[in-house]
Amino acid sequence: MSSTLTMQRFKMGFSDYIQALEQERLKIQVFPKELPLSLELVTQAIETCRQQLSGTTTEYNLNGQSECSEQTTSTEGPVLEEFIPIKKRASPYCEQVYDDDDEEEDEHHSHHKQQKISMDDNKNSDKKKSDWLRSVQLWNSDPSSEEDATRKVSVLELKRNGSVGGAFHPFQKDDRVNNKTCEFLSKGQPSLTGVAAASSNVATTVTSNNAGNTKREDKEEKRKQRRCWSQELHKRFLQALQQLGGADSATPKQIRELMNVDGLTNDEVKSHLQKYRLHTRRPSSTNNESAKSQTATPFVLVGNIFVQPTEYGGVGSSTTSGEMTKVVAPSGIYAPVATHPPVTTIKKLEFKKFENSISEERGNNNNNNSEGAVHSNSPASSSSTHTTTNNSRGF
DNA sequence: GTAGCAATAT
DNA sequence: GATATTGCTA
Repeated sequence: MSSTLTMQRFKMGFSDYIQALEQERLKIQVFPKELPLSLELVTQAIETCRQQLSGTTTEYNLNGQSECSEQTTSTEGPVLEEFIPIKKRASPYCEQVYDDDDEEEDEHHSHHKQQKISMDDNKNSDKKKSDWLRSVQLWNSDPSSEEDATRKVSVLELKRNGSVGGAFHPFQKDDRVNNKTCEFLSKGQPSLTGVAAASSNVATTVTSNNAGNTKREDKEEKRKQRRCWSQELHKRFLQALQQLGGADSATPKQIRELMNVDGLTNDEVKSHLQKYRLHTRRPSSTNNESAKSQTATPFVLVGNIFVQPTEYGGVGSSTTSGEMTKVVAPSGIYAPVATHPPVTTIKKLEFKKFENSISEERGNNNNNNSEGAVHSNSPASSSSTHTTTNNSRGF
């Protein structure tokens, strides 16, 4: 949800906000089939707020909010997009992820520490509050953008995406960061809103690049800088896919509209869809036979849990009935949408990828128990981060 | 203008 | 090798 809405909450007061939510729900109820998830989410939001109201009324803060933030934020309202810069320059998180010895400036470290504190142990409530707001965005912006604000962002980029509140964070040119970073970064990392950061980015862009050769500059201007799909964004993508009946029937434009992400282009969605299709089709098409006979039963990722396709497939067969399958996958991972005609299976290789990325997440949670065998993760081990959207319906 | 695929860049 | 962007075609 946009921060403006959050502000509204405070202005309105709780009960007013609940009222507003209920009105919203009424509107949504007009289109129960089109907006099943929204209905669900708004309902949950109302409930949560009511609980807050009755319970910890004195502290209307982000504790309760954070619990439902993902639900409420992920589908309500247009989203200001923010891309994660995966370039090396970019983020302290890169260091965090790869434990790189590549020391950036000290400022990065100090900043990093600060964020890490708020992220890892949610003890500091003040931090928590601010992080909550940050965590709701879809495009992962450069977490270090406060200082990186002075770094290069192509002016062209800003012109292209010049919509208000739609400033993307382009990736830096010189990335040494693996794409996997995106997966990590996408887990609700703290980041700035795109607008402020991006707007301040403009200043030094040209000057810093002028030092370099002009050839490269031209190239940069010609070619759009790479952007990364955050987890939240991908989640939206999947949700949109579901509502549209799967990757096969959905079109980029439809998806884009459903995702309701400000600044997201058709091309980007198209590209993502293409990749998604590649990922989801390849296993089933090429290895359909072998997949069946494989001793290792293919698993699919549902939420943070690997489940058997049968279990998985049973859930999402209805696309618009409101029985939404909660497909949540780390960014870069293409959890098959259940509405695909063949329940997509994951080959060993594919699955290994899933596994690895999950392991990485575990690693960051100091929870390396996913070694080897495929098993469903105990919800307890990964409850807080990105499984929040799964809490409403069990499978 | 849009979607899909392939080539190319990162 | 994976992923995002761009170009081409229908």
